[in-house]
This record gives sequence, C-alpha cells and structure tokens, in this order.
Amino acid sequence: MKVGVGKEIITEILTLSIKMIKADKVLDITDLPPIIVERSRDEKFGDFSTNIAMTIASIERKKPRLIADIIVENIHNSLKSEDEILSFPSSYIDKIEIAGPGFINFFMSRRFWLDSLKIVEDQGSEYGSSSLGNNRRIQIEFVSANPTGPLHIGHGRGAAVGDILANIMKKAGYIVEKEYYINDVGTQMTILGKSTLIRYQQLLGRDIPFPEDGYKGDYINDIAKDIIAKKGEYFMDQPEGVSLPFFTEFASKIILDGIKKDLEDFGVKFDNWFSEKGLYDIGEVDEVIGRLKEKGLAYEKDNAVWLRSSMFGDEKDRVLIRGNGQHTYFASDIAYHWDKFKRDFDQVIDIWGADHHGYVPRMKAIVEAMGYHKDALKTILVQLVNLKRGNEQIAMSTREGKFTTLSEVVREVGKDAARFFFLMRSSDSHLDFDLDLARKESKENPVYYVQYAHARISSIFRVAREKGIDIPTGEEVDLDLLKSPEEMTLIKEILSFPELVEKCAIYLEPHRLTYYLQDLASIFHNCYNKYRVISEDRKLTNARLILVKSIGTVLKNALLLLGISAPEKM
RNA sequence: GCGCCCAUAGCUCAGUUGGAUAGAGCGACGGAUUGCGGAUCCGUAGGCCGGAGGUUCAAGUCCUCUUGGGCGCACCA
Repeated sequence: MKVGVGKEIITEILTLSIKMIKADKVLDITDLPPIIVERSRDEKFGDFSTNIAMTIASIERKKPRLIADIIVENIHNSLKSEDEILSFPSSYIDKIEIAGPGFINFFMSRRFWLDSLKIVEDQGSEYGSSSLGNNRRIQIEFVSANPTGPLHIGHGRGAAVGDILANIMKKAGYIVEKEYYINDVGTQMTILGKSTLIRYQQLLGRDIPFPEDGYKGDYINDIAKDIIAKKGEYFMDQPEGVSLPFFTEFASKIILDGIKKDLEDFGVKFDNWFSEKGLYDIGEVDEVIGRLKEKGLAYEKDNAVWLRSSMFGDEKDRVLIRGNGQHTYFASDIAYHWDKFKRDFDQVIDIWGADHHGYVPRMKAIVEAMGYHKDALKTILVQLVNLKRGNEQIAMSTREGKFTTLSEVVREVGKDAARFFFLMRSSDSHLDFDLDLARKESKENPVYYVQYAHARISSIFRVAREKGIDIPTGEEVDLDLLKSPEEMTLIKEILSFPELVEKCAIYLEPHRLTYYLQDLASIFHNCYNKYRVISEDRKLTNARLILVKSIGTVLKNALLLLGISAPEKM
C-alpha cells in the first residue's frame, strides 16, 4: 500500500481512469495533456484538484464540465470495483466534486491523512527527503568575492541563499557540490598589493600619497602592520618588482583566511575553493581560447582576441585578450565554466549579485558555444540588502571602506537570525535587514517565533516525562482520536513538507522555507492555545503527543535545512 | 539611448509558474490565561494587484505600450 503524498494517489487514479475512457472510446482523446494535480487552495475545493478536464476540453473542443463528468463517473466505478486495481484503499477518497469551470476536486478521508501521518514518525530526520534529483550532480557556486576585503552584508545574502539551496537540493535527492571561485589574479589584486605596500611605506614614515582607486579600509593598515612585525623595514628599499608580488600574495592570503573564517562563523562550508590563478597555471585559459579559435568562435581583430558571443544572443562580441596582451576576466570565466562542465555536472548554478545581471547572457552564450545546452547553467541573481535599525537606514559605502561586514552582523544578531533574515524575501526582491528586529525576542521576530514553537514542543515532552507519561510510538496510539479541524489542518500542513522541499528545489527558491516555517509555527501555536496536549484522557494525550512530535520533527528538519538551531529551551 | 529586476492592504512582502471569492507578518483598534512556556492566541478594519491595451474558457501571473524606483550597459572587475 502506498501511503503518503496524496498527489500520487490522485494522479494514479486519474491516469487509470483516462486510460479506461480512451480504451472504451467513450471519449476521443488524441493528445493527452499532462495530468497536473495540485493541492487545493481552499478547503471548499477539497484537498486536491486537477484542471485536466479543462485542458482536455480545450484540445478536443468539448465542454470541460462534460469531460469532468465522464472522468468522475469512471473514477467512481473504479473505487466501487471489487478488483484490486488501485494501490490504495478506496476509503481514502471521501468525495469527488466538479466545480467552477471544470475543476475536479478530491476530498480525502480522515483515514487517509491519519495513515499518512505515520510516515513522519517512520522517517524521522529523513522526512522531507525525496528522489526528485535522482542523484543528478549539481554544482552551486556562490559568494566568490575577490579576496580584497572582508565579506559585506550583500555577500552574506548570497552565502545564505547558496548554502541553504544546497541543503535543499541534497534533501531533494541531488548530489551537490558547493564551490567558491577565488579571483586571485588581475587588476584588483594588483591594486590590493599596491594599497598594502603604500600603507606599509606610510607607516614607516614615507610621505607618499594613497591612490584614488586603492582599498581604503582599516584592514589594509592592519595587514601592513603585520608585515612590519614579520619583515621589519626590509621592503622599504626593495624594487616594486620584488615587493609587490609579496604584498599582493600576503594580503590576499590574510583576507582569504578572514573570509573563510567569516563564512565558517556563518555556518557556511564549501566543498571546494577554486583558484582563478590555478586556471592560468595549468594553461586552461589559453587552451580554451585556442579551442574557440579552432571552432571559429573566437577571432582576432584590432590586435585583440574576441569571442563571437553575439552569435548566441549576446548583444555584441566580447574581448577575451586585450590589445596589451592581458586576459579579461571574461576569458578566465570561460575557462572556469569549461572546467566546471568537464567535471561532469548535470547542472551548474551560479549565484551572483544582481549588479552582475548584464553578465548572464554572456555566460549563457559561452555555455552554448562550448556545446552545452544553455540551461545547463542557471543563474540566481540576488538583489541588494539594505541594512536598517528600526526605521533608520544604515549607510554603506564600499568605496570608502566603511561598510557593514557580514561578521559584524553575525556577531550582533547571531548566525540563526542572520541566516533566516537573508531568506525572508525572494532573491529577486530587495531585502531590508532590520538589525533591531533580528535581535528582538518576541513574535515580531520570525526567527524567535519559529524557534519558540520548537522549544514549546520540547517543553511539552519535558512535562509529559515529569508526569510519568512515556512517549508513545505510533503503533500503540489511536490517531483516530484527532478529530478537531485544527488538528487536521496541522496534519495536512505537516504532510505538505516534502512537496515544499521539492518546489524549493525545482524553482531554486529557498526562501519558501521561511514562509512555510512561519505558517506551520502559527498553526501550531493556534492549536496549542485551543487544546491541551496533556490531559486526563490518556489515549487522547497519546494521540496528541504523536501529532506534536511530528510537528517538532518537521520544524527541526526545516530549521536544519536553513542551518538554524532547533532549541529545546530558549 | 539599450537591457535586467521590482511595483499587490498604512508598512514589509507572499502568491502553488495561467485557475475558482487575491493572502501573511508588522502596525492600528478590540479581546483571551487558576492547568502543557503569555517569547503565545483570537477578532476587527484595511485592495481598481502602478496605469492602458491585448492573448483565452480563465490574467496579480503571459505579450505590447506606459509611469515610477533600483541596477547594469568597457580592450573594468
């Protein structure tokens, strides 16, 4: 018997029914559209709905309600049939209605929901997993900030989105690799080295101006001091050809270590740190440009090498090697993505700040030029973050080196609140991050609200134990005692979790998780205030303990996906 | 000038990828506790989905135009 996701049951019976209708030639269905079953948006419309009658109607040019009638009648016959043609008991379906322009609405029985609830306990921490991904390999690349300064709050949002999406994709049955691409060559690195060198010289008393485009943050001074402590005045009279490479490497290493530390404190761990410099070292950039030339996709003009990206939907061709012989970042990005695809990922996902959106068509173009389907690369653009304290906006200026860093935010509000807040909006919406709200310990703060629900459940079990009530297992409990509409709503919400995880994975929209958690917590708190879990009625107590335990499991599993703690006490 | 994103309740935002009577949180107002955590709950008010056309059985959702905001348009990164 297949218990659980009701959609599967409904899809099965619809498929069977339509097959029979076709076979009996009751209806002439030449071109069957996909059968889509959805959770009904309103209780009045039952638990599951399908618009299949309408989609068939539009193809066959018949009346939708007529087709719905035929389908429903056939389903009734199947349900009544003595032959075991269905993989589930017919008592799982209470009622089927045709409504509106031709929707078919399915009302599931209490027995179906109560039976289904058991899978939550059976699966425990695995609950919510699915085989959607079929072990397909995907890579998610995110953050990838230049090692020229500490991560700021915008990187934090990207980090949260990437890390949590990775957790979701794993839960949905993908094999996921998280990667950070280190831009450790090029102009910005040179500027970093120069900035550090000049600070070094200034600290040692040389009166020289600081460059306009230099990195002005205090951290540069700190690094310069560090070099003085280790090397003294050695570099004061060295030629730039000697000192600059040292300063560049020294500074970038310290900054990168800082980035790693910040990410670790934020709960983000990468599987792979990929160096751009490494691409040059093994000659991959030149190799890929050579191949593109062979295929006629790159050409020389005006002393530079160009990619024929306009052939693939980009608005113009782009330079790969400049007239002065230097590669553009685009060149190494091509080599990098070529390398990614060589590593045999079924899907590559790049998460970028929205200010890079102009780059998307270019990258898609190159993926196609390399012979892959353009959807093999997906990009998520994360919009910017405004930091606020209550109603007051906190000014951020990266140019001047005064900006709120990720580590400052994490230190102030904690990792849990920060991760949750970054996921409170869809990625393509601007995000106002209210530091005051993130610290508040009341229901206004959604993180506390959700964690509180979990702590409250833990507390119920503490009390139960104190009263000598053993925590029951599903086998010995009569779930049929859960009769109130609020309890049914809770059960249905719990049972929609696997579906939610799949939706997050399919649409690459991890923010849905925080909305789900708030809904679930709210329904639980409501029910909690209305009914007592622990009462004189031992059987009812047991049934409710099972329900509450299942809610706790889902809250915990969802919080775990967010990388947020599920506290027993707060 | 061209391109991308956004516009939905006073505020901040969801909206099951085209479905039925558009939702939540916050804020406002009014209520709830001899018992499991009041760090909670319930109720009320609040809408021309920025505007105008179009596509179809059906549009907040898709197309065109338009208004306002954000961000990009280098042989920069």
